[in-house]
Amino acid sequence: MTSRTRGGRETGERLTAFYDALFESFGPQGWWPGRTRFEVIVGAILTQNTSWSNVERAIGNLRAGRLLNPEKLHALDLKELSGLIRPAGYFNVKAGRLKNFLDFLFSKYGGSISRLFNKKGEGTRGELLAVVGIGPETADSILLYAGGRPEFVVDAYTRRVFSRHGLVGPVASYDEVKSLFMENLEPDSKVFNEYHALIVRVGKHYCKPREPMCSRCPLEEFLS
DNA sequence: TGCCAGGCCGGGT
DNA sequence: ACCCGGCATGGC
Repeated sequence: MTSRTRGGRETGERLTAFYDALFESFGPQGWWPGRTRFEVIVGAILTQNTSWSNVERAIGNLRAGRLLNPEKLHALDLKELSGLIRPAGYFNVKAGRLKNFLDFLFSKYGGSISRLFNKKGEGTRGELLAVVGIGPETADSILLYAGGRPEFVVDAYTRRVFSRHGLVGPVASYDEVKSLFMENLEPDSKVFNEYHALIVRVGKHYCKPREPMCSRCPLEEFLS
């Protein structure tokens, strides 16, 4: 198999070694936990600054109402939508954000997720970012996990884990952190998928906000 | 009990 | 170009 690294050899090999150690410890994570691409997109918006267990309840409400498709959700009353997604928190804000995405999907792609992702080129990310309520992490999550595009997803865990290992600064911007991966790994959506999920996994269990360093963490051997 | 969770927006400096 | 308050539920 070909190397997963590119660009600067040092950094690329280090990132690959991290990935291998994490995969060795935890195995494949099976992300994203959604039955359809549309459900993945809904989940990506609902999980903003929110634990996944809360999102599952909200998704469950939508599924119980057979509303987990673009047509039904687009037609749904805003107040009813916010009531159904209440368990996900920020429900008024997120109901509006879901509506914003659906308005965009119907006005530009006739409500078709396939058409959204079939259009090739770089334009899709910019279009998603233009939707009010979709920022860089949500856009990249949608592109990677719903669209299969090789966009590396950066989140709070990514920052914490990799700044503790000195690979990024503690206050680096989203695009700076993303570049670390995009410029040093081959663009492989399968690897990006697992890598992000593994970062979340190790971050949850071994890299907590207050505790200065991880102990018994699979990445402990890489600390200097 | 307080802190954290798979962020983002809008207004202010 | 940053900085900050607001948004809100559920788990530990």
